[in-house]
Amino acid sequence: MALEHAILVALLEQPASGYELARRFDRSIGRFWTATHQQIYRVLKRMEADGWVTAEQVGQEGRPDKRRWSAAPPGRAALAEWLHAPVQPEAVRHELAVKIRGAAFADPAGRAALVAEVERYRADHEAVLARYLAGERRDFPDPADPDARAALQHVVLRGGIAYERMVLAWLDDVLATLRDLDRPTP
Amino acid sequence: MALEHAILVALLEQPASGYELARRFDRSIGRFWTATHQQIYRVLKRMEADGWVTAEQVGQEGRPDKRRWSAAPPGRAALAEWLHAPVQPEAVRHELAVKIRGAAFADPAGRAALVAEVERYRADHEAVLARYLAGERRDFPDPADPDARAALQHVVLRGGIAYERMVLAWLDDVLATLRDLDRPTP
DNA sequence: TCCTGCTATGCAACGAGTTGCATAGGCAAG
DNA sequence: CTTGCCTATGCAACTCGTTGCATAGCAGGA
Repeated sequence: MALEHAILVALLEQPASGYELARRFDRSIGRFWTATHQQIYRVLKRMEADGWVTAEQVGQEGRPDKRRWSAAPPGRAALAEWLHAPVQPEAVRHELAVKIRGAAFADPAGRAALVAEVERYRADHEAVLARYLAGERRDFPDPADPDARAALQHVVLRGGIAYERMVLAWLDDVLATLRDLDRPTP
Repeated sequence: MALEHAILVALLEQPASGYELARRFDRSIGRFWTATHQQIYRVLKRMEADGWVTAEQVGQEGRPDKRRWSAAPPGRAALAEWLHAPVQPEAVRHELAVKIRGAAFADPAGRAALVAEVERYRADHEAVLARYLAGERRDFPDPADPDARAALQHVVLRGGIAYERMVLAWLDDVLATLRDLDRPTP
């Protein structure tokens, strides 16, 4: 289970409350590791019991108190150990690929609905790519990144950009293939 | 949950026993939808109760009997309905990306271990790509696919090929970045 | 001969992850 | 002024998915 480790990395990059972590997982981190606030609160509690993280109470005016979490030395040690462990092959769950193969057993109306859905899905990915590119211009304007942290965050972001570009090109291929199926043969 | 639908597509493409399904999920289908045999048996039972699939007992010489499952009309109807539903955004869980960002908080020895791990991971993906390309040459030698089913299977496979190529290029980028961190500055 | 591995199905227990709900004050729009 | 949204944390119940184990006959290698 790597949610613990994803949280450790996030807290080392910047201490945060559970709520803030959840929002960061919705934004940048969430692009390669998703988690709901429920999971994050539960795991933080377990990590606190294990001494991996420590909390500091922060009072705020006009809103509820929060607990700012930081990675503790045992957490850093656990992270270092985990970095040595083999990477598990990703468990792929690509719903769209299943639907595309399923379209072979649908009628033209069903395939038309799938085309519309793929177009919507494509627009989503186009928006994600635009967001990545804007983030890259904002956070990494200099091609030579100043420190290790920036260089590594940047290479992960480049991976996201490459992924989105690949998806967009593939979706064009998918749309052309789906449209060809119901085109009257000349 | 789309495991039901993935099984329906697999059974429409070719009726099979639970065991055979599990192996197909390990091979071709498993590249975009993973499932263990436990899950498959359990879900098949539920689908049978819902009337989505029917089983036919097949006796075999010298080995245990098996139950050959086929998609029933209610299953086909459920699949058609599902094709109209919006595609859920994929829940990404990319362990390697977490490790790469975590490498910012590791010492040079830890980063060296990660480099070795990335190289192993890269070799895995190179093997997957080779398997995809071999499968493409074997199953889709003709650029114009004969029927809808072949055309759609082919476009999904092309997606897998594009994904693996993108991953390999990105891993080269990752390796160069990681190696740069601990290179003595000139 | 024994050990390993393959086909074939399944139970039981556990851990991971989701969904719904609750609290509670503040802020902004209609 | 009321409805909805944002910050902030958390419980409870549920489903999904994994792991370990069991059965059982047969085939092949050490």
